[in-house]
Amino acid sequence: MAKKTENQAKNRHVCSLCGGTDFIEDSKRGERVCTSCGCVASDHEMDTGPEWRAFTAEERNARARTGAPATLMIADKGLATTISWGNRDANGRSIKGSRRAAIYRMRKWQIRSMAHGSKHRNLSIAMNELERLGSQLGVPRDCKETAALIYRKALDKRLVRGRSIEGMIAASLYLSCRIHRIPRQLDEMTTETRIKRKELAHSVRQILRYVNVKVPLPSPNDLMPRISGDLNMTGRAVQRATSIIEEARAEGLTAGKDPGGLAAASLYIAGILENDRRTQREIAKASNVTEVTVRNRYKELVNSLNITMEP
DNA sequence: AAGACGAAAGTGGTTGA
DNA sequence: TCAACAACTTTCGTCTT
Repeated sequence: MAKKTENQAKNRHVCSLCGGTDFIEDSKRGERVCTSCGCVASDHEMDTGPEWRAFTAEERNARARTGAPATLMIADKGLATTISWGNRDANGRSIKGSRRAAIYRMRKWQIRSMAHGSKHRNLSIAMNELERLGSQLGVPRDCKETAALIYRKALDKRLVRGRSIEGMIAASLYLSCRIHRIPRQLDEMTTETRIKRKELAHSVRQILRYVNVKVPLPSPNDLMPRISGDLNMTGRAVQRATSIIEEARAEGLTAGKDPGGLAAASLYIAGILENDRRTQREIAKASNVTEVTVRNRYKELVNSLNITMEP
């Protein structure tokens, strides 16, 4: 802990999720991305406050000149200004001569600068969908922002071609949840969209393969709060379960196993050890696996870690 | 009677030729 | 594209508390 604080003092940019200190900077886009977990670093957020000082309300009002903060979740990042088609100025007077020609040129360039018209359209639809799906699943803002970034990158790599926007958004959001360690499983994405599980899983793999994001493997510990919450288990039991998972990881027992099953089994064991027992059925139901899987994992864990099942 | 256990067959996804 | 494979599920009969 002391070390971490020291680290933070030395280097202002520490990933708030994984504690990593290496970032890829993409100054063109104004992004700083953590190399170990792929999240958009939160301590590099744009400072949306004013750069001037004001001591009275009048001063503040006189100097304020900014709008809403920039965000990745709006197709043009919320920074649009449009030049209207009417040849009249703000007061309704008509504009004449060279001034009029200048405005004509400005309009032309503004439209040309939106040359990626289809991309822009795609993004508007996609960001709408992200907003909808995100709130449906109760995902925090940060996480939606990261999903938006992943989607933009996927779009740049032309991964969206031939796939549905909805599917790619769901995939981006799923990966973003994994980065932010928010337990949302593939199945939850499919219940809120019209996407089939298989298609979604494929999109997820495509993104992992072609887009430069590091996504941590789903860990049983991420699921723990959720499952134990459903079962109203005590903090001690949950802690015990977490440490069992850590031991299992150290022994290499977790590779290739369904994290749900592992979380379930460790909670079952911890429940018995800490006198907060739940039946296999209850645990299985809460963690979306079968009793059989709970049993198998539980047997494995007990045998390999030499746990004696005495309360 | 409810819960735990384990065998056997079936399912969906991954991997490597 | 296909077969082999590992993990997980379903089902069901038996044992334990």
